[in-house]
Amino acid sequence: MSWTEERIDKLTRMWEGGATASQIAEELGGVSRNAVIGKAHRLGLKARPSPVKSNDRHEEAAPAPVQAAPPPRPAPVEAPAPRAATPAPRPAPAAPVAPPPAPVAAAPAAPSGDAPAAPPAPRIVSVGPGGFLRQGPGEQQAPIPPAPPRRLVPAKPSADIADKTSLLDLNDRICRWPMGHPGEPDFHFCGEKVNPGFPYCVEHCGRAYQAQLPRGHRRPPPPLPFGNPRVR
DNA sequence: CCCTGATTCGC
DNA sequence: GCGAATCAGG
Repeated sequence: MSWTEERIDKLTRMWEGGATASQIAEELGGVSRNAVIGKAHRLGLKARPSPVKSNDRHEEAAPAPVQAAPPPRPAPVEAPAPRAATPAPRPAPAAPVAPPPAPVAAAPAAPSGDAPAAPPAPRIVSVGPGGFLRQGPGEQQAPIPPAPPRRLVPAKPSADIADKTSLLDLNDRICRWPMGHPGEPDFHFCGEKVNPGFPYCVEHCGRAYQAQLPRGHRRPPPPLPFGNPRVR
């Protein structure tokens, strides 16, 4: 797999949206999590809360906040800890961790007046199939107020099938040959009086039960009860 | 163990 | 430029 324009774009959006490297890799397909991370860094879009970050590992220990000449790293002399019994307290980490708190979509406030508030970047919580970005509860649209109470009326079947035989009308005395397709508004059953001993009327029994004719004398098969396979 | 991101380094 | 291997924290 190569990093095409679209794939890079998707990677960027998802990465900035907060999706994990694994999610991105899975979504893109054909690449590993490492590949995603490596590409993201190569693209320059890193800086995300990392479980391993905030620890000055092999990072040149953050020198003095000012520039000037960063003094060569002093030899990490292990304190000779005279006290044998007392565990020496670890020196406090030089650099306190991340500064800015997450600007959760707080109060948009400031209706108007001065500066048009910059649209706060939506905090994406997860990424769905196709790369669309799901948003967190904070960004969700306000719930739609419930409709005013109404008097409930019994559902009335549409006029089309009002006089048709519905599923509920079936019993062992009426023909249950289906007419139309299930799920369609006018789907119903034959409703004729049944051929005694059979679930269908005489006419539909003739369709349902056909004598096996010798080869070469068979009639073309009748249409299937539900019609031909439907095209979707 | 699983997950995560960061980094390294041979290709 | 790429990504597997590796590291390291949660």
